[in-house]
Amino acid sequence: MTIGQLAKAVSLNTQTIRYYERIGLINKPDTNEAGYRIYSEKAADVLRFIKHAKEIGFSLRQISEIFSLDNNKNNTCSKVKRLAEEKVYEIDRKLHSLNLMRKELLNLISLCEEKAGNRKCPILDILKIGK
Amino acid sequence: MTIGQLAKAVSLNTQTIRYYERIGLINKPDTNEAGYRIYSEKAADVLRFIKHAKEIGFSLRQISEIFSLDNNKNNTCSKVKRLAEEKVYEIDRKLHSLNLMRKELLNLISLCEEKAGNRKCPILDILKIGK
DNA sequence: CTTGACATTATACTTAACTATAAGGTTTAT
DNA sequence: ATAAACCTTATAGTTAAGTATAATGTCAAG
Repeated sequence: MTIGQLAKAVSLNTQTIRYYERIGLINKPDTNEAGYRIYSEKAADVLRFIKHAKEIGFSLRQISEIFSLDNNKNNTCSKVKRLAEEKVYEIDRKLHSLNLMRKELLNLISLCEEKAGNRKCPILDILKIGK
Repeated sequence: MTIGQLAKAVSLNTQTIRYYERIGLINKPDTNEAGYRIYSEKAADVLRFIKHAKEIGFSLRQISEIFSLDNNKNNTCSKVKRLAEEKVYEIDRKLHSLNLMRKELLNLISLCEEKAGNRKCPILDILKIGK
């Protein structure tokens, strides 16, 4: 697979893939005689993993951290596990915050409905946003 | 309140507050004779609102958008309401995403526990990280 | 056999959201 | 009255995560 094909396969653009290589997030692949990067399916899996991890809120640095845990050393599993647990904790905090905000917003919306036709906006009043 | 006192009150640093002013997210406050910015409690409320909104994933631009709805124009209320509804929708998407990840992570963690004592990490195996 | 779509490297630009520095003025505490 | 701890503006630097550009090389199709 050339870089363009890989990029298409995982829905990233080529510069992004080269960027990941540059920062050491992914390994340099083998190249053909012309110097073109040639990737295997495994590379696509790695990139899909990166995308996935990013989607759920891991930074490239954190992903790198996971990659750098050397599978041959002891404690790797517990390290990865600890990282996953930290992430769950982080997610829980976000969920809590989001639920609060959601409640607040719904409350404001219902106020808006009560006072329909009113020229002044109760949402802005309540949030005390005067800017 | 001077900028330093405000900064302390809301746990932001002074440069950040000036930065928010510079990008038009918050209003320029009145100044005293010496040219020092003097803030009211309301300013602190606004900053707390900003922090709150940021924590749950709103960008400064989005927050600005909420603020920029002018209270004096017609339809403001319905505009603000629509925005609030959009935000609720956005929050719901985030909640969904976060819940999915949480489930996945817990699943991985439990795999880790099953195989406790194992030298190889099941999380890494499953995610097919070879780098 | 050349045109267009790819690939290469190197460098520079972008955006968001700060954070730091310089050069100076003001207030407070001793 | 002087030093520390504030404040001011203006400008520059930082980090993350790309994205764009230039100058050049390669390959496949008509």
